[in-house]
Amino acid sequence: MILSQTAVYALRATLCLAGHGPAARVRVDDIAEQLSVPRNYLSKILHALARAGVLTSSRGPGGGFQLARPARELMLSEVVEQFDELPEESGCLLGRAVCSDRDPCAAHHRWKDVSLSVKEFFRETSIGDLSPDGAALFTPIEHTGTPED
Amino acid sequence: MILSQTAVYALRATLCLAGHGPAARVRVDDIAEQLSVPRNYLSKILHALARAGVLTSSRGPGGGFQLARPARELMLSEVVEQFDELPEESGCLLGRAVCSDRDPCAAHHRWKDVSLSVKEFFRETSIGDLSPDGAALFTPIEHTGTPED
DNA sequence: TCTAATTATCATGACGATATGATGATCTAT
DNA sequence: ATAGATCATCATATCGTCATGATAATTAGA
Repeated sequence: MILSQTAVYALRATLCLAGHGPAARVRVDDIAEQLSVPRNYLSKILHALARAGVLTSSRGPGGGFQLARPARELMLSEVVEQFDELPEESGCLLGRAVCSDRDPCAAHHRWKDVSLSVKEFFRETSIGDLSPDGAALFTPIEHTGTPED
Repeated sequence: MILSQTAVYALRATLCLAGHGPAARVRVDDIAEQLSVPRNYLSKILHALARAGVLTSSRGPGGGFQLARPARELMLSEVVEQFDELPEESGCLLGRAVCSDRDPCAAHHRWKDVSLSVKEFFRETSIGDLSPDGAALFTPIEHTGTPED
């Protein structure tokens, strides 16, 4: 798998939040249940995303997590980079410390374009791009008072 | 990093063998030293490559490892797949068990092409393609009796 | 057959990623 | 202030990867 389990959880949780509408605030317990992900583990992940400015959190009754910005402005790279290292210029397929056009490893020239396309996928794709249907993103769903989902 | 440390060692060792000429037989100790890789660990890796038909091994004096086929016919995927799982059709970015055109995850359509380019890089690039200069690959170097390299 | 060379394999340990359970800190509503 | 809800954090457990050291098995050559 390209991404670590942790990064996958982070992506799915962020997508889950986006799916709840642009200003939805959702509790860790709800996200954990919807994603079938360990609660405390997810809590740590969401906290890291909040520190990174991807989400905001609020405690106490009515609290939870929400997107810090509109889904269309949140890039996958912002989520993933908190946990995994994306392929960088310096990220050599053969593990060399330095690997550049000037000082390339054996694989550098052939690998460069592929590596770049991976990096650009994460940099240029937004959470909004991946949300199941854009509709939910623009429909402010306010069911704060309906415990029966 | 895209590849595990083990897979990187495997690739570098195979490239190292290719660099010694088409029919070179090289000892684990020599490869380990040239690559600055733990000897016993490398031994296990090379053994796995031999089981997989990428290399052949022979024990005793004069023994060592050599490429099972010409470098141009050994694909990177053959080496890497023994240790890492390459992105498959079933390999979902979001970790879903099934993820296809019919039953796609949120990222499937946008991720597909990128994933495919990664897979094809490993499937369509040979060890020979990456050998520093093709010259060595076509120059039958027979220095079986010259211990001084 | 004996010895040295060399790969094959086993037992073990260090470490990080993943995960669980318990407790602390903070917020809202009363 | 108090209580309950909710996120924050800590201590710990588990597992796989990476790595080391010791020993076994096999082979070539004297």
